[in-house]
Amino acid sequence: MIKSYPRIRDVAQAAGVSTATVSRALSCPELVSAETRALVLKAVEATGYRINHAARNLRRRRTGGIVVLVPNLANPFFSRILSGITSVMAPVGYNVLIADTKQGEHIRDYLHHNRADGLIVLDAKLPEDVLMAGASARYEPPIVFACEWVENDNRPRVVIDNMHGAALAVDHLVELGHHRIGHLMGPPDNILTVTRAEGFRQAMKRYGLTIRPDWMLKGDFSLASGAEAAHRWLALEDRPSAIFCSSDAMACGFIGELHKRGIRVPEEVSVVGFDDIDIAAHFVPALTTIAQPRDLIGQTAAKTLLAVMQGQGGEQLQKQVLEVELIRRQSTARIA
Amino acid sequence: MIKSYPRIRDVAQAAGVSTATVSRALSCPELVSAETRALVLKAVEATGYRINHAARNLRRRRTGGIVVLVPNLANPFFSRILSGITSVMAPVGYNVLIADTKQGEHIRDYLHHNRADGLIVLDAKLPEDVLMAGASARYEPPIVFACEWVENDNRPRVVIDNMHGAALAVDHLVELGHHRIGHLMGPPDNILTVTRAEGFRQAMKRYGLTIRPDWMLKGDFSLASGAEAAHRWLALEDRPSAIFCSSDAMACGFIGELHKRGIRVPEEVSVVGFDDIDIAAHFVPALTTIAQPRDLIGQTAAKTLLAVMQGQGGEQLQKQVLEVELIRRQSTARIA
DNA sequence: GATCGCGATGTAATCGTTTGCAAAGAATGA
DNA sequence: TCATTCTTTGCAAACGATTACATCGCGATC
Repeated sequence: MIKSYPRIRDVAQAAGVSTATVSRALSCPELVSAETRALVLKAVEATGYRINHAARNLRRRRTGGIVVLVPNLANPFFSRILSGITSVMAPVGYNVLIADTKQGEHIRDYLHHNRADGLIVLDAKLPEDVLMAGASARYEPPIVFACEWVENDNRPRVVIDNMHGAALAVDHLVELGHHRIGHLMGPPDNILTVTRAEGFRQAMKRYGLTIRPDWMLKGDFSLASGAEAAHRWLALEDRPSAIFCSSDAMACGFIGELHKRGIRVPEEVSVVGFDDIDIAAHFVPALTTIAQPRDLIGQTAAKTLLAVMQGQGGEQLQKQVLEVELIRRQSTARIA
Repeated sequence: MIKSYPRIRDVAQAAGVSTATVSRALSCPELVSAETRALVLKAVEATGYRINHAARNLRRRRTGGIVVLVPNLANPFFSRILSGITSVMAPVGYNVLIADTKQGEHIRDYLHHNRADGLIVLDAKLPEDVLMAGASARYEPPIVFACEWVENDNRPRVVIDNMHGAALAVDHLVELGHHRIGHLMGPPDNILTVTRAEGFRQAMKRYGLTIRPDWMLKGDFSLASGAEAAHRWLALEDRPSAIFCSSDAMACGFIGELHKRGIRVPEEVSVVGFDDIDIAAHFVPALTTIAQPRDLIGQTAAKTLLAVMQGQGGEQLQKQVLEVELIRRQSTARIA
């Protein structure tokens, strides 16, 4: 903190060239002659020079970082996506800042291009902030939505086919002979909840199956809400033989609670999850689920953001829909 | 990106004062008169001014951010700690950057105070980098270790009492009548593995129980390694009646795999985990485990780093040991 | 009435880099 | 041989804030 470190000027002096040459040798090597470049590199080595990012960013009028807005950092679903994002951003020299929207941060602060060069938004539940009505929208950095999105918004998004995912779940259950199928949903105002529920309804309709309102259970994607839903399931007089959960976390919470009450899965009820989080394959019973390519989502969102930041606002970037897949495991079984 | 946004000069002009006054009004309000302050604030509002962090950081010779080195971002154990860190850092205006050491980043880059004002290291497996032999160590920013640490290193650390945690696990199993107890360990070069295994051995010795080498199973903290260990457990001719796992993830993987092979927990083998990750309470069976205060670890590490960055290198900050707790659930049972 | 101290404000240098512009050679072509 | 182009390099002006220092009133003190 105290000691002064070598600056570009020191390197220039050591190499016997100007600071401009050093700068060029480091950031656009093709602009300087091979020998000069070697000289500079040697001087960098000798002095132990490290670039000062604050100075560079100031001069370049950028921040050198992107911000990822996540609804809940403590949720393992997101950590994998973050991992995918950093794997793309770090190599090209961008810092990745994370902001947990649940911690009630001053999210508006990040929506300014002298704060971040770009944003990846994993929480579409910030309409008034994100849409930025009024003057300050002019200063908004590029935004890419991942997983979630805002309806009637034409900014790029990297999502999965949620309707299709729900359909896969229903297909699978019907194939196993189930007719009485329930759905454990996420928070009502969430776009994923809405889309998956709609996919569920359409698929049920396609098979001519009844959609019973009392079998549409409410949750919020969390483990705890899954456990709570189990109580409501237990209280039903007439129970479905299978349930499609809108998240793996809820599925685990649901199964865990049923187990405590002596109900066995899949013998007494089949359960399908959504996400394929790491624990799913190791849960008891191993969870049948709809797999999302979480790493790929993160990577794709990051690449898309990079493209947009470089001004390539190509249309093919607008709405990228990634594939989901049904993973058959032990939490579903042929109806007795 | 293109449009120029209001600078401090614009605010000064709008308020009819100098830039120095604006700066002071915003960062040390007590230095300007109340009326001037009001004037400035109004001008800020009117112009929509947002501070440029790059410029401020350059001038203040700092970066405005701290870096958290995590061994594996995809591991949910860490996301909760990150969450604790950001909850402390964000309100005081620090950015939190995350670097996944498993992604083989140029970690050295972060060990320079023009890159980060401080570091929280969750992965002590970087000795040669972190210790920074030689010249560049002079430029190293303050470091605080959390969870893991480096032996014979006197930098501050925020850890838990791992030996005691292991002892609690053994106490609990012995209390339930177990004498034949195994231990599923983490990666061999990890300080947590070493400490917990040592705690396990000491506790066993205290009860006069035999420590059988073939019951000391190797793992790496991951779900997959837990599942793999289950195979080795199954292959044993003489099996322990209980096993203490060095992480919840391994415990889940272990139980999940045993379940697939038709072995029941806790009827046929009792399992104790470590960490108390969120899923533990909802696993089947709910996991008996040693709980770590993950949020608190993150918060404490962050506060400690702040203190060190402000030059308060008090001795009471050197080694903070937080409490662990045994959580009794359903994966352990009295021996038949 | 002169001096001092203090609070409030302004002036201007500074943080460390990048980059537009210009100049100096070197190379090319007529 | 001279004009023209191209490469390579240096000079110096930004980028937008903070802050040491100077200034200016103004009331208090002797």
